[in-house]
Parts: sequence; structure tokens; C-alpha cells
Amino acid sequence: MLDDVAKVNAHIDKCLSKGAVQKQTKQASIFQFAVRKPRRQQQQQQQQQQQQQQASPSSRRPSGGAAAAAALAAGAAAAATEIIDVTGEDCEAAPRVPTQQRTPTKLPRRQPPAVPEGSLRCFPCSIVGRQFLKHDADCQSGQRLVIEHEANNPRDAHALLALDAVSRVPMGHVPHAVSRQLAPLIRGGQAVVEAVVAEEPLTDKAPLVVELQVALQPPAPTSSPGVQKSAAAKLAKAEAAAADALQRAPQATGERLHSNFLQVLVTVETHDAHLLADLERSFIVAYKALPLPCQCLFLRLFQRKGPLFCIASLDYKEVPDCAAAATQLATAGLAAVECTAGGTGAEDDRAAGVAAAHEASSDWQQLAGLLTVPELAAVLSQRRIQAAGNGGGGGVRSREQLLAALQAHAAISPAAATALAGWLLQATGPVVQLAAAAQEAVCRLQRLFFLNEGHSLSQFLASDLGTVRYPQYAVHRSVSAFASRQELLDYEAALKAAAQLSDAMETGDGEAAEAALAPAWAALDAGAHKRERPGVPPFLQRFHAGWMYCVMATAGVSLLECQQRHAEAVRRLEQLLGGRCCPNRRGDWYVRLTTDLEHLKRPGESLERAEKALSDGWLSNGDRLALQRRILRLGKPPRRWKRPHWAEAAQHEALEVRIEGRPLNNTLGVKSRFYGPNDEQCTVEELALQYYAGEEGGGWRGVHSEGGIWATLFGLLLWDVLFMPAPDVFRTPFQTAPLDLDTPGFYEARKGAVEACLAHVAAGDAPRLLRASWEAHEGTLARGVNWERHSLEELQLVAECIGGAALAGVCRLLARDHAGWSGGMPDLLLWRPDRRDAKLSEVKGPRDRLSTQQIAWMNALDAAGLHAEVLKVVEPETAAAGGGRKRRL
DNA sequence: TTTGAGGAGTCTTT
DNA sequence: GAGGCGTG
DNA sequence: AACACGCCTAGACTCCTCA
Repeated sequence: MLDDVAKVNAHIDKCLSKGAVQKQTKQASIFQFAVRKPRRQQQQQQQQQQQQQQASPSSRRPSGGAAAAAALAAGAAAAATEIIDVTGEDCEAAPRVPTQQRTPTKLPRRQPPAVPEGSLRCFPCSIVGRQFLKHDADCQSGQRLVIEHEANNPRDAHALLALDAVSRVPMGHVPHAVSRQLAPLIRGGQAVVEAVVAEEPLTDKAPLVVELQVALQPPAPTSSPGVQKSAAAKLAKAEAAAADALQRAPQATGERLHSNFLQVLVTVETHDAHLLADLERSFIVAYKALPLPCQCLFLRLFQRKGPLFCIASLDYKEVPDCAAAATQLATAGLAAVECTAGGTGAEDDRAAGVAAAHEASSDWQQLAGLLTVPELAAVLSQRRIQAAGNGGGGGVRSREQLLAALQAHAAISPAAATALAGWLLQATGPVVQLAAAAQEAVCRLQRLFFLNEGHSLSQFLASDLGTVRYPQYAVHRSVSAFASRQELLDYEAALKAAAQLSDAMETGDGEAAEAALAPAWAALDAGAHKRERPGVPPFLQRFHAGWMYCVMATAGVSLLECQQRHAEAVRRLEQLLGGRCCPNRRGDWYVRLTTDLEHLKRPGESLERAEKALSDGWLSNGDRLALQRRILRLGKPPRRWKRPHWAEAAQHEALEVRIEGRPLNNTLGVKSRFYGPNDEQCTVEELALQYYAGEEGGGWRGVHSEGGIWATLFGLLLWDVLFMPAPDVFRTPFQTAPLDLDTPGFYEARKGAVEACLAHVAAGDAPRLLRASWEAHEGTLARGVNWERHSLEELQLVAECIGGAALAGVCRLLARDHAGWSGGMPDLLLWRPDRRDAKLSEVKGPRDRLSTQQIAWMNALDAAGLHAEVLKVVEPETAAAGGGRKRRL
């Protein structure tokens, strides 16, 4: 989960930096993750499709599936050689197009078919990863394979290797989604699996279509009915996953890019048509008219850094003839191809009315960037250009030197520069470059699709369109986030400035940062952040230039602070606090403001400001605590004589337990690792779990999940409330949460429903609610809900151990202020099934301390009736000194 | 001339 | 933003 | 001891560059 968040953030950073399109920095990464998402969800989605496509999925026969795969493969092959018009819903290789209808349709869940033990079950599957085999393994239809568990696979404990039955030559792996289900059965002796090659593969890299033959073994006499049932269920899941993998097999990454992008197009055209202008419209028309491989190539290039690409070095599975595809792109005006200076390619371009291209690619520096150092050197010597400062005597020269020589040559005259470009072009061979207008259009379409649609998380997940199932809800839209194209453009301008700012801050370029901040300060001075936007609900406010400038200003303030310009920082913070943007940053602003005042040696003002801040309704728990602690620190007599009534609570410290840990590394900047009891390495959290599991620790079961398990419980318990109809918060079918979840409006608008639901939870109904929700929605993407990490049974058990009242209490906090409470949860959730008991533990390494947010959580948990403690892992000698016992701090 | 460290760019099986 | 880890 | 900051952020693999 955490990683995901990090990736989401990285992703957003990239999206932002893309605001500066022309810069040609790393291009859009929206599709980049399309390939790696929880497979379970892909599988669900695929299942759904199949159900739409075939009336009775459980009657699917192996040969039928294989035939379908073959048909798909054939379709792909056809697409490779023919020009197919992909304008409508009819394109086979991108079967996921029709957007609106697809998602909210509730489909009957597939029941695991009854599998009598001892029976043989066959279903089609694919063997993947063949391109990674060192040898060329021939295979023929009918060839028998054995499937074995690859116990020592470094990447996946469930890896299943397919070997030729006779020669035992490895042929590839069973797709992870399948092997995850089957491997435990194979290991546990509950199943024996073989495979028969169903189709002679088209290439030696393509996944191999096989028929998996799973023989369920008669149950061991000792095994419980539950074990048998789970074997059957796993087999059913494996079967579904296999069908999924098979369907997916012919679809290369590039084609997936393509189907994702089609989704973007359809969605934007449906929802944001009023914001599109000729630029986008003509792009869409031209793009859709292209043959499939061409569309794929366009997206591939759009992903890459560029701006120029050697056509000869393009190699994509889904684009059989990159040169032809590039030419077609050029003909359609989406790109420019240049072959030789003044050669036929350039003429083609002009004929197609693509003018900009020629100039752009005749930039010799860009061309030079495509060549390696030896290639560059060859051009120089062939053209007898003397390297500067290096009497021409050969020898190894660096790129820098070679470029200097070229620069000197180009500087002679414009004609020389043009000639140089020609020479370089001969060396590079034909090059292609995407048209600037097309890139701009795609960027804007993306932005409309993602930014208009909402949160970082759903943006990220939405990139998996083709493979993910979204919750059902009523899409509703009465106001647009952007009233006009102009508003959109302003917003984009703000994004662009933000990108420049983050760029400048990354490179540590203070001057550039100042420059980038200028529009933000100007906006602040002009009061853009105070302006009311009538009719725009709070949860859409963030898609606005004014808001964006506040985000930038926040960063700008930290810059001011770095430069010790505290007075200015104070002024800006006061400005920000006087506005109405970014309310959930207000707490942070207050905290910064008061610390800056302290820096300015104005503790009295700092104290006053902190005291006033406490009455701001927007403070999050952690920030409030930080302010309170500051007040207590600064407000000692004689400044203040009366102790505030909350003083006790604010100073309350959680119980601390200490254990010893043998540190393995003390390396800077690396998460500490420890030796566990069995001398294996482990993290502090693992060490802590082992401690709690042991006798001394109290024999607790537990997980290290921070907020994850709570978010999952919250999402499952309140599912119907989360996705109940509400105006404008569900704007596209691709959301995983209502847009207002992070605002106080969420609770206000649904108070009755939330409380009704929590009343059930408090009454001990959680296990039943969890089951109902799980069964109705398993695999559906919802914010916070992780289907993979915990089983239903575990969640039910945990909910019971936590107890209804406490669980309802925590859920209420999350419902009222989701953003405010979504960080800082203690690391460990521990429970003891036998005693129906649960507690939480925040694990701290030797050099780690609690944040105020974490303290706030622990206090809140205490208030909800849940025990929360801090487990301090100390190094041996310290522990001896500290006594190693529980104690109050 | 070889070798090795470090960087940039690209893609994603188990 | 999130959270760990290190310094001042 | 308490607090304020600074830094970093997927992973693997390949090809390139430079010393």
C-alpha cells in the first residue's frame, strides 16, 4: 500500500512535470503502470467480460477457450498486416472500449463449480515468460509438459515451472494469477498438474497455449471439509485466472496502452466535450483513423523521452513494421519522419502538410543526441571536422569534445549547420518525431481525464482501466470542474508553473524557483485564493488555478524558511490563512507560522497565534496537538498563568514497552534491520510481531499494516454509504471513492446513513456486514480496500476482537475526517482470538520518535476504548540501562 | 585495450 | 504527501 | 529532551560513457 502511494506520488510528480510539455521531459507516465496491477483485479474484470460475452461461463470447454485465443491471436495478426479502422466498438484487439455501459453493470458472481475430489479438471491456460528462456525450445501441438513447483524461485514462492515431460527442458512459467492458486495445492499434495500444448506457438516468444490438467487428489483422511472446500475454491479461482491469462496473452503492453488510451478518449469526449477545441478534435479524428499498430506506436513514442527517435531502433511486438507505421503517422499529421536531408521522406512530409517537422529534426544537436560516441566520432572523421583544441590527432574523445567540435562547425554559417544535420541524419538513418500539436492534445486529453476525475489514487488506478472493476454507483454530473476552456487553460498554466517550481526545487535552482513562484505570489496578492467560486462544490475546488497557486505558495513558504526569510514566510502564511483554498493544509500553515514566529524571536505572538489557531475548525488532530504542545511550551508563567483545560490530554503519553533488538546495520538512510530470534534478518516491525507472538509478549497474532487494515475494514463496512448516490461526487465510472471523501462534506451529507451503519457495527454486526460486503464486491476497486492482504475470515476475526464499539468509533473518525485520520495509524494491529481482545502498537526503532499525528491517533484510539502502546526497540546496552520493563514515560 | 563504476532510458515472467 | 532515518 | 530540518522514494536490465 505504502509503495503504491509512493508510486502514485511519483506518478503525479511526473504528470505535473509534464505540464511543461514542450520541454520534452519524460513523457506521460499514465500508462506506465497499466501492466502491473493486482492481478486478482484483472482477473475479476476479465471474468466479467467473459460473462458478458458468453452466457454460461462455467460451461466453457478447454478447446473453446483455446480456439478463442487462437482467434484473438489471429485477430492480432490480421491487425498487423491490414489496415483496420479502429473508430468504433468493433475493434477486436481492444475489446474494452464501450465505456459507459461496462462498469456499473452488476453481474452475478461466479460460483465455484463443484469439484469432486479425485476428478480431473482441464482448462486452457498459457505458459508465459518464454522470451526469457536461454534456449530455443521447440514445441508442438500435443506435446506434454509437467508442471512443477519451483521452490527456490527468488521472485515468487508460488512459481510453477513448466517442463517438457520427456526432456525436462524448461518451457516457461504458469501465469502468476494461476500459480498463486495452484501452487499451494501442488505443494500440499492436493493436486497434480500437467499440461498439453494446445496450439503450436506463432513465435518462439509468444505465450504457449496449453491445456492444464489438474487432478485433484482424494482428500487425506485427516483433512477437514474446510480444506477440501478451499481446494475446490482455489481450483475454481485458478481456472478463472487461467482463462484471464489466456485472453490477455495476445495483448502486448503496447496494445494495452492503446486500449487504455481509447478509454481516455471516450471518457473525455463524453464528459468534457465543451472544453475541447480544434486542436484536440482534429487529433482525435486523425488518431482514430490510424491502423492499430500505428496507434500503438504513437503511444509508445509518446511515452518516451524523445523528441527524436531512430526508426531503425524501434522494435515493438505490437508494431510489426515501425517504419511503415511511422510514415503513416506522418501522413496523418501526428508525426514527422525525416529520412535524408532533402530526401524523399521530407518531401512526403511536406506533401502531407507537415511543416514543423523538417525544421525540428534538422536541429543537429538533437540528431547528435541519437548517436553514440563512436558513431559521432565516425561522422567527424568522415567529414573531416577537426575536434576543437585537439589538433585533429585522433585519440579517444568524449562526447563533450565531439559536440564542441560540431558546434564550432555549425557556427560557421547556417548552411554549415544544415549540412551538418544532413550528415548526422545519414548516420542515424530515418528519424521520427511526434508532432507538437498532437502531443499537446494528448496531454490535455489526459489531464481532462485524470485531473478532472479526481484524486491521485483514482488517477493512478484509472490507468488500469482495461483490467480493473470499479464500484457501482450512480454517475452524476451537474457542475463541471471547469466552466470554460479558459478556466481549464488557466489551471493548466498554474500546473505548468507548479511544474517549473518543482523542477527548480529539485535542481536546487533558487532563482528559477523564485521565478516560478512569481505567478503564485501574484495570485496571492491579487486574492485569487479568496475568491468564491459560486456553484462549485468544495470537492471540486482544487481543480482551479487559485488552488494550485496556494499549493505552490506552500512550497514557496518552505523555500523562504530555508533561506531564513522568516518574516516573509509569516506574511505569506497569513495570506494563505486568510484565503479559502486548501483548507486541509491550514493546520500545517498554523504550525509553520508559529514556528517561524519563534524563529523571529517573537514567542509572544507565536503563542497568541497558536491559541487563536485552535479555534479553526479545519485543524487536523496531529496539527492541533502540535499547536497545543507549543502553547504549553511557550505558555509557561509569566506568559500564561492558567493551564488550558486540554493540557493534560495534550501531554498524555502512551504506554511504552521496551524490547531488545540486535541491530544488523547502522547504515545511514537505510531502514534498520535486526536479527530475529532465529538469526534471520528482519525489520523492526517483524521483530516486534515476533515479540508479541511469544510468551513474554502475550501471545498475540498480528499484522504490520499501519492504516491498511483499518482502511479495508472501513471500506467494507461502509461500502454502501461510500457509494450511495450523492450529487457530483461520482463523475465518471472510474472512481474508487466519492470525490468528497476527503472533505467534511462527506460525513455531513451522509450523516444518517453513516450513523445507521455504525450503529450496526457497534452492536456487533461487523462480521456479518464484512461478509456481505466481501461477497458482493470482492475484487472491486475501492479506496483503501485491499482484497489481497487479508482474508475475509481474518478480517471478521479482527473485527470481533476489536469489538463493535471501538470499531465503530474508529470508523466514525475516518468518516468525519478521512484525510485527517488517514495517516499515523500505529504500525501493528494485534489480536487474541481466544480472549476476543485487540490492541495496537506503534513500533519505534532505536532512532525513531513518535510524530504528533501518531500521538493523536494513539490518544484517539484510547478514547475509543482500544489499547495502544509504543514498542521501543532498543539496542542491548541501552535496554540494560533502561531496565527493560514496562514503564510510563 | 580492458575493466568497472555509474548513469540514462526503458520495460514489467516467474 | 508519508514516513523513516539522520543532524543540528 | 524537545524540536526543526534535510533527504529520499521500485526494480531490473541494457546499453552507453568515461576514467
